[in-house]
Amino acid sequence: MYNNLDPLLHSQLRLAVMSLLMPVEQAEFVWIKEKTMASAGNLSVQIEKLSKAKYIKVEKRFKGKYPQTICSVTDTGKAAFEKYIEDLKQYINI
Amino acid sequence: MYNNLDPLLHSQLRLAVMSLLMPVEQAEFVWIKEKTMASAGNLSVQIEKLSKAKYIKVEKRFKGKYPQTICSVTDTGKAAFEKYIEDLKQYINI
DNA sequence: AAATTAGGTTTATAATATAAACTAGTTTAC
DNA sequence: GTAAACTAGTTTATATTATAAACCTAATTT
Repeated sequence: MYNNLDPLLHSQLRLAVMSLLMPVEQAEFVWIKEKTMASAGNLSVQIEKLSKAKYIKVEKRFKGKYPQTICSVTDTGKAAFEKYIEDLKQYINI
Repeated sequence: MYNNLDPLLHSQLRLAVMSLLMPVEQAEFVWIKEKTMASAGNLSVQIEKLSKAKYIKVEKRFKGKYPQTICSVTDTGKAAFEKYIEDLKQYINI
């Protein structure tokens, strides 16, 4: 009973990021920022954490002359997200 | 999209406490401690927070010669818990 | 050419969770 | 009968985390 909730996912912003990335192939930093309404700084930190854990893959390109950061969820990330949901179900009965 | 998750409930231990209290009329501190496998100190702090927010009611008695702390969820707490679940659903699709 | 905007990162601070240490009393073993 | 260990917690200190403020580089606008 009450498995530990993956602390990397049990964070409002990181959970929102993963939630946004799950159904898409990839997404831009700016788009994630708009959707989550997070500050760029906060988002940058949280994306770095997800990236270090290999939950997401981060690619840096240029879109015209501007830098662009593209994120996508990895298989590890997908599995962790789904495990998190399963674990959560012990806490809230859905 | 992405409502803020009540920070009082978006905490593993406090969520577990609420989850335990939701279906019962009341519960002892010691029972909650066993079920959650939390340390007494941590549990004491989290119960105090839930209590200050009026999410739970805390009564102190004696059980024989030993002190006993009884907790129960309030209507405010029930509503907050249910709102939290609804908000969560935006993040994870269940 | 100065000010503003785009797209971020780094660093400092505020908030939170957790464990260690403590309180107050009780029971058990010597 | 007293020291050791246990019950049932609380308080305080520390570690972790989240968040925002400040910063950076380059591009664009006025």
